[in-house]
Amino acid sequence: MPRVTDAYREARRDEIARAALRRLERNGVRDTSIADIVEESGLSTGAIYSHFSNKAELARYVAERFLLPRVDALEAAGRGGELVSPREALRRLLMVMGKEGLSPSLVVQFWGEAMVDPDLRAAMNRTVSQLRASLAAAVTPWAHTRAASADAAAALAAAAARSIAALAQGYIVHVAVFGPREVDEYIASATSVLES
Amino acid sequence: MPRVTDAYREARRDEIARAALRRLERNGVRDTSIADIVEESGLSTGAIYSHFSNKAELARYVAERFLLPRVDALEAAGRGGELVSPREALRRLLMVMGKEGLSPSLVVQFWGEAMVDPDLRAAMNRTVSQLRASLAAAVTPWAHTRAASADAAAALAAAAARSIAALAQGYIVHVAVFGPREVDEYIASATSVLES
DNA sequence: ACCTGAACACCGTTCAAGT
DNA sequence: ACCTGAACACCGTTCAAGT
Repeated sequence: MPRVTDAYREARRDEIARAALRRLERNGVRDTSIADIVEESGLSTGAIYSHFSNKAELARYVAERFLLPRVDALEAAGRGGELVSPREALRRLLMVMGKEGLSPSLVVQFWGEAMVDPDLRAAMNRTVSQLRASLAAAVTPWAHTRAASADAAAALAAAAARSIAALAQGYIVHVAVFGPREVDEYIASATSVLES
Repeated sequence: MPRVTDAYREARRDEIARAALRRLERNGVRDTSIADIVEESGLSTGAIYSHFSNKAELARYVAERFLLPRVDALEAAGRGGELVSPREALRRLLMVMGKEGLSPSLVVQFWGEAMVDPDLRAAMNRTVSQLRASLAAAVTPWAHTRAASADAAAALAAAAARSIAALAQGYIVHVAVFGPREVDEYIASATSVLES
């Protein structure tokens, strides 16, 4: 298949996904129908089904394409040798999630969907794996100050990345369910519980 | 209305809710239809609609009735004067959630639903308020060892309860998305991130 | 008052027919 | 190859009719 066609296909998929995302952000997963996406995109039902095999695959595409916050700056800091502690990495991740990535409400809805959609679950796990890799890179210089060998440092960075992602996940649900909350205040209060 | 009728109605609602819960635990919220609940309960469509005004109200009833883990033992420990630290209260809460209450998967699905269903959201917030009150009671003796006045102790206990509930929420999503994880290991690794 | 189950409006998906 | 939109199976909900 010629290159232009591939590029065209991808552009079309993206166009549909962006139309879907606008409706999803406004009305949520349950209350966004294919008819809504048809209306929002200006295409026909069949056009959408010629680019995605069903609603679940479209949702998965949206999740993969737009869910991950851009943590490039965070990762660059780590690779540049800056000493970023896990706590500081968590703080920066929560800050960047507030500015980029999907709304916490939609993320929680996608998690709910993932509970009954193995493919979506797999897609979200891949996304989180990428995030963990970025976080591990970010805290690696810090890990070297705490570990004797390079192997031990890598293991420590990976474990820290896993927990940072878990705590970030907790923050997202908390904000989605109870409304906005200051990042620093949240971290401080979680710390005081765990240190008690 | 005579007492027996009220009791009968409530028993019927409970019967329907339990049938619904069995299907929900098996197939999830999205894939449990009214027809499934009709089949599971042995009643008719109309019978269900004569006890719940719609599927959302039934879901809300299930959430209110079965979502909250029984934290009585935890609360009793606090009221009995036992010194339970916030960290220990979190540990006990996570342990009891693993044994009682709904599956993490279903809880996450309900949170997702709550994002587009204000009434369900309100019901879940009420449930969490009760949980927080229990947690605050549990850590009150501890709070008194850390605060100068009774008022300061109450405020400290309330703040701790809020954060314990938030961290528990984080644990639930984490387990739902990535599978079972040891409570103590989770707490230890979250602690090491926040202390770094 | 509670219950039945056929009927209705709407949803996701398919597919013969067009370009 | 991509697209159209009417048709189909299924879903949540209603309601005339039964007890």
